[in-house]
Amino acid sequence: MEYISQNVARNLKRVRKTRKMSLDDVAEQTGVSKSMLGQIERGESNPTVETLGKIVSGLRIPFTSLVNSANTDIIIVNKESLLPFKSVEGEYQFYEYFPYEESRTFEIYMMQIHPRAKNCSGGHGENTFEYLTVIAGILTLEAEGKIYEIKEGDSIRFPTHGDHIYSNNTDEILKFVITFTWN
Amino acid sequence: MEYISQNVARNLKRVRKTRKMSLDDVAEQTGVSKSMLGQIERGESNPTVETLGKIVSGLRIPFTSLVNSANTDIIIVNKESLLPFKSVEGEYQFYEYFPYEESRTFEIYMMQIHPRAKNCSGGHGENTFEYLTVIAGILTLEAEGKIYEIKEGDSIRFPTHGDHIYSNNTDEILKFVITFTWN
DNA sequence: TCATTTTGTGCGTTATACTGTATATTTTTT
DNA sequence: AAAAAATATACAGTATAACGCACAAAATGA
Repeated sequence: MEYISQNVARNLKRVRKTRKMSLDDVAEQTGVSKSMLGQIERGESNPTVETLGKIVSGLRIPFTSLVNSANTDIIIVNKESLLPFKSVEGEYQFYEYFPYEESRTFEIYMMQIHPRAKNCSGGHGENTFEYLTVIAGILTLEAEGKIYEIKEGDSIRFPTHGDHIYSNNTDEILKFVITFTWN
Repeated sequence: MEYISQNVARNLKRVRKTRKMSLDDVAEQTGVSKSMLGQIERGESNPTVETLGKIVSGLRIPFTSLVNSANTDIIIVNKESLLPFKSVEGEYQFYEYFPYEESRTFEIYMMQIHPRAKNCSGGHGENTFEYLTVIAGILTLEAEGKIYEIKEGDSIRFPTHGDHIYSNNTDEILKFVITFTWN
């Protein structure tokens, strides 16, 4: 209940308002109950794909217009409201700030590795790259058969067609931002 | 659980298979449980938008590629599996065979009106039209301030910017197919 | 052929999507 | 300002989405 549902909430409310329709009107036209529509607009519900289907079909709008974030919008991502996508307690946490979306050509993540821990990642396919910017600590990166040390404030770009390992060989926490891209 | 979920089912299975991934692989990459993915692929579940979000994001595919019916597909719509969208028992039933979808420029419905019953419809906006083909009975249509009688086998096209009324003034059931279009 | 591993399904539990009805809130009318 | 109407939220009940674990089925290897 935290990312796409909020897009749907804003988008649905926007189309309804610009069309000057009431919740009852939309309920009538889509076959989705008024209460559900209200909850969706308030971001209190995580609708099913069939419900979305009824809405887009009844309102005759493209699916993506509900689901995508209007790209004029300002988007604020709170780390708090963001549960780590991959996480091993006491080892590492991987946060998705701007994960894949069709309209973008890159993705932004944050990784946090605890002292003496590491994380191994498989390849991401041909012509994929990561840009790592270290915010705190020292990152030891193993990629393309070599080992790199990236210090706080530094940044690296490398191809990710092959396996790569992020490790924290220090006694302080390591944090870095990942921009992932392809082609 | 009946239309879009089936698209999702087929589409998800197709991408997974072409990528030669197991359910475990997809679960790992998306953060959606293996059992859920299995149910989705078997068309046994009606996933929420957040779950879909995790899938499209993890697999890096466009939202629409899950949701749309591959337009090479043959689509069979069973009346049985299709609960009437609008229905008043003993009066009329309105079935959505091919409702709005972005990739199409028309929609196809079927309407069934019981003896001596009628159905009133508001306007659908500028430059919208209906093509009605009567399959059984006699349709009495009121539109644009005039009254038309359409007999079994006949067809009519008329603009639907204004109110219109379908009535069955006979003692037999009335059935007709509606093709709705715009512009 | 039988073990071993890999991949998919079934099952019980919990959280919540969705509905209909009732209540609250806002807007409009008199 | 009060009454009436229109619109949005609250609530309670039911169905089911989503998960983790255990089992089954299929594929692989010895």
